[in-house]
Amino acid sequence: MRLMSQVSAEHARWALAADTDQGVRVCPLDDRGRQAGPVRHEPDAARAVGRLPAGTRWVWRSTAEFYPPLLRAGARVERCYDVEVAEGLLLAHEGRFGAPRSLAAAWARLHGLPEPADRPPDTPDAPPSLFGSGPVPLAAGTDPLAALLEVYAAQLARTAALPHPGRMRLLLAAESAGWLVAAEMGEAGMPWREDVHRELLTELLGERYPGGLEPQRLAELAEEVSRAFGPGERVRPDRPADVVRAFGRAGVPLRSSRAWELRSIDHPAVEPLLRYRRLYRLHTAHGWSWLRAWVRDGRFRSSYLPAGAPSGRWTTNGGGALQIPRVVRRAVVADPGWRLVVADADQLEPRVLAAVSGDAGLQQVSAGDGDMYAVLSDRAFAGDRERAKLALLGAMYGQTSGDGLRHLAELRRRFPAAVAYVDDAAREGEQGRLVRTWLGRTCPPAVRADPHGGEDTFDAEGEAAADAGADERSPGERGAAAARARGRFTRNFVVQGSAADWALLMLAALRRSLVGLRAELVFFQHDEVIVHCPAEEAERVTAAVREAGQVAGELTFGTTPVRFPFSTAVVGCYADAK
DNA sequence: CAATTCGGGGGG
DNA sequence: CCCACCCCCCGAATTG
Repeated sequence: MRLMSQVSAEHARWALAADTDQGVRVCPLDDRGRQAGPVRHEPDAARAVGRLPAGTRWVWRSTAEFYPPLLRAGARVERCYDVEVAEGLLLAHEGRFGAPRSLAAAWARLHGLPEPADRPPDTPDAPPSLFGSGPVPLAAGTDPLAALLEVYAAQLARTAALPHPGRMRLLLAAESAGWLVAAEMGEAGMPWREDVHRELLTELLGERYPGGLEPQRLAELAEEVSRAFGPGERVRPDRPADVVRAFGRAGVPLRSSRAWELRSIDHPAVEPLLRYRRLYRLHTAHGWSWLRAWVRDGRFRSSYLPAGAPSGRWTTNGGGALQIPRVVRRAVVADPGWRLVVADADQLEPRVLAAVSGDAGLQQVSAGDGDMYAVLSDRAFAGDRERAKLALLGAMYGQTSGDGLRHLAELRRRFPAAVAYVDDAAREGEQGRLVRTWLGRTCPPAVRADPHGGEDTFDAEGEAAADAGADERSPGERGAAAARARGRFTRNFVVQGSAADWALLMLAALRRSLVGLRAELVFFQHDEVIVHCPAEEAERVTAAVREAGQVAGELTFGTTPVRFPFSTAVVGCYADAK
C-alpha cells in the first residue's frame, strides 16, 4: 500500500558515525544492516547528508546528538534509525530492564564484555541542552562505525525474532521519527508574544513590586483573606497548614486546603483565597521569571523528550511546555500573515481501545467522524453523553468507586471485548507480568516492595487506611493494594501507550506531508498538534493533519473501521482555538 | 546547608 | 465533592 511505503519501507539506508576528527564517516547498508559499499569520509556532517537523496534513512547512534547541529547547519533529514533509542525499546521488550542502552553498552554485550553504565538523564533546569552529558565512550580502540554496524545488524535480527516483527519495525521507525520532530520543534520554537504575555500578567497580577515582593494583586488578596478571618489575624494563603489552622480557629474543620474542599464550605475567606491560589500559580509558574528564562526573540523553546513517560507519552525538559495554562495561551500568536492550525484528536483513547480490542460494537461506535460519546450514549446510555464518557474513562482508568462504576456493567454487556481487553491487562499487571502497547512498547516492571519497610512506588493510595493516621494494614493487605494499583497502571498503559504509538505515526505522517511547505510543526501534546504556517497554507495543512490521523490509524492498527478524526481550528491566537 | 518530600495546582 | 491513569512545576516543610 502506498501509505505503508511512506513510513516504513524501501529507502536506501546509510550509516553515519562520528569520525576521529570533526568529520563523519558514512557507508551504504544492505537490508540486513551490513556494509554494502565503500566507507566515505566527510569533513562535514551536513554536507554528507546533503549529498544523498532526501529519502535516505540515516542509521546513527543518537538523533538527539546528531540532529540538532545538522538542523542549525541547515540540513534536514527525512528518515533515520536511532540505534540507542531502538536498543532501549528492544531491551524492554526482552525484559532486560537494568541493562544500559548506549551503543557502547550494546556493543560490549555482543562481545561479552563489561557494559558501561548509561549517563544519568539530563536534569530539568536550564533551557535547551539535549545531551549536555555527551555519549558513553566506546571501549578503547573500537571503531565507531564498525560498532554501529554490528549493533544495528544485531538489532535487525532481534527484531525479526519477535512475535510481531512488523510492529516493532514500525515502532522503531516511528520513535526515531519522533526524535527528528522533537529536534525540529525545539529548533523552531513556539511563536510567543512577550508583550502580550506581559500585558496579561499586569492585567491579572497588577504591578510588580521590586525586591521579591509579591505583585500588587496578590498582596491585596492575601490581605483580604486575613481580614476575612477577623481583626489581627494574619494568614499566608500559600501555606496550607496556615490556612487549615485559620479555618480551624474560625470553627471550620478541614482535612486539607484543597480547592474542592474549600469550595464546599461557606466562609468569606474562601473566595479571595481561591483567587489568590490561581494567580499565585500563574505568577510562580508562568510569570515574569518564566518569560525571562524561556522566551527569546518571539519564540518559546522547550526541549521535547519523546517517550519521556513509560507509556510513550512525551515530556519536556523544563519550561513546562505541556502544561501551558489556558489564560497564558493568549500569548501564543502567529507571526504577521501567518496562522496557527490547532488540531485536537477527538476521543483518541476510546477509539484506540476500539481498534486494539477489536470489539465489534465499540468499532461501530468509532466508525464515524462525529462525537463518539454522543453515539455511545444514544446506543447504551439513554442519551446521557456525560455518563457515557465517564463510564468509558472509568473502564480505562480502573475506577474503583463512584458513578461510573455502576455503568461499567452496562459497558461490559454492550462491549464485552473492549472491557475484557483492559481487564486482561489489569490482571496481567496484578499478577506481576508485563504488558505491551499495540506496537510493542513494554511497560516497566513492578518495583519490588521492600519487606522491611519502604513501600514501593505503587503504594497505598489509602484503600483501607483513609482515616486512622498510621497505616494499620498488614503486609498482605498492603501487597494486595499495591497489586491493584499496578493493575490500574497496566490497564491504562495498553490504551494510553497505544494512543502514543498512534500519535508517533501521526506526527511522522504529518511531518512528511509538510515537506515543501513553509509550515512548521511547533507544538505537540499527546493528542494535539499546532502547525504555524503562512495563511495561504492553512487549508492544505488542515487537510494534511486529517489525512495524517487516518494514515496513522491504518499504519498502526492495520485495516480497521475505526476513524481518527481531528477537531481543527485556523486561528491567529492559540487562545481562540476551540 | 543541601537534598527530598509534601501540598497545591497546571496539562492531557 | 472527588475518584480512577499519565505527567510537570513551584515554594514550604522536613529530613539527612
